[in-house]
Amino acid sequence: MRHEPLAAPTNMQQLADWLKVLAEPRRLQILNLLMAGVQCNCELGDHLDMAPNLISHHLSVLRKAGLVDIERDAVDARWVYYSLNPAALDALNAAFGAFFAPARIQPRRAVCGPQGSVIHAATIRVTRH
Amino acid sequence: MRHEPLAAPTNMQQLADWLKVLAEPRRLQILNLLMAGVQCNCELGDHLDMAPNLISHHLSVLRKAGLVDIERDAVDARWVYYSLNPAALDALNAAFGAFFAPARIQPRRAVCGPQGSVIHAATIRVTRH
DNA sequence: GCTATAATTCAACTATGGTTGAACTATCGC
DNA sequence: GCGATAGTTCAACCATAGTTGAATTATAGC
Repeated sequence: MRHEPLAAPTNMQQLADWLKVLAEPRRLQILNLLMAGVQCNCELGDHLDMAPNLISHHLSVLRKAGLVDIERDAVDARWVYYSLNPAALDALNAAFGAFFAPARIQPRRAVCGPQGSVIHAATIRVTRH
Repeated sequence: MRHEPLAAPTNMQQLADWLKVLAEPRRLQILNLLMAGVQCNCELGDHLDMAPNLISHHLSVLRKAGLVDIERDAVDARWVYYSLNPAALDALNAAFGAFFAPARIQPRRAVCGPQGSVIHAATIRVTRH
């Protein structure tokens, strides 16, 4: 059986990586707080009732994914402020929208199934088994 | 420190559940094929080089998440056709777009940090590095 | 120098969940 | 009935990754 490769969004792998980063409730909560303007480790921990090292870990994951930027306080360098990367957020929205766009849904390709099945000849598209 | 609870999208939990389902490369590939019109277990396995029981498992996860519908062949009930649930896909896009909308990003709330720090009322900005 | 603070890093533990192969169910053709 | 086919379910294995607490780094204040 030979099937030509079906087209996939070029950034599908990156989307998968992003989704893996986002598919974590606490990271979603952190992102939610970052969007609301909360930006230091201590206050994130205060809101989410999490140990600072856990916050640090999840922020590190988000930062490696390029979604979050880091900045130290100019007056007291012990404080670290995290912020969303707007460009990455745009890219994320674009990748997600491109992949899950309803317009991408195509009618069934009757490759499998018995002869003379539910699918009529008029709706069949290319390829043989 | 007292912090009033920050508003979160009402469907945040459902979004988290969906993301957990989507954050799996093989499931993304399956969804990609379903969008392209491939809809039976055997051909999915052919494209992805996966055992049918694995396909079955991942399709089950997608189905429990409401993203995929199931239908048996009218002529030969042994064949099963999977299809995307357009309504669920719309809801997914809506939930994702609502959460990650760039418009939701707010400037930093200077709750933490030293007194008289970098953040002044007049110089608040969306911090970038 | 010393102590306190903000945050990170590290190693160990743990749990969720993907993978595997076999057994099983259901249907079709004979 | 029988055997073949499409797909599912099951139990076991295993790897990834979140969690935990302690140690560590870096900075500020004295």
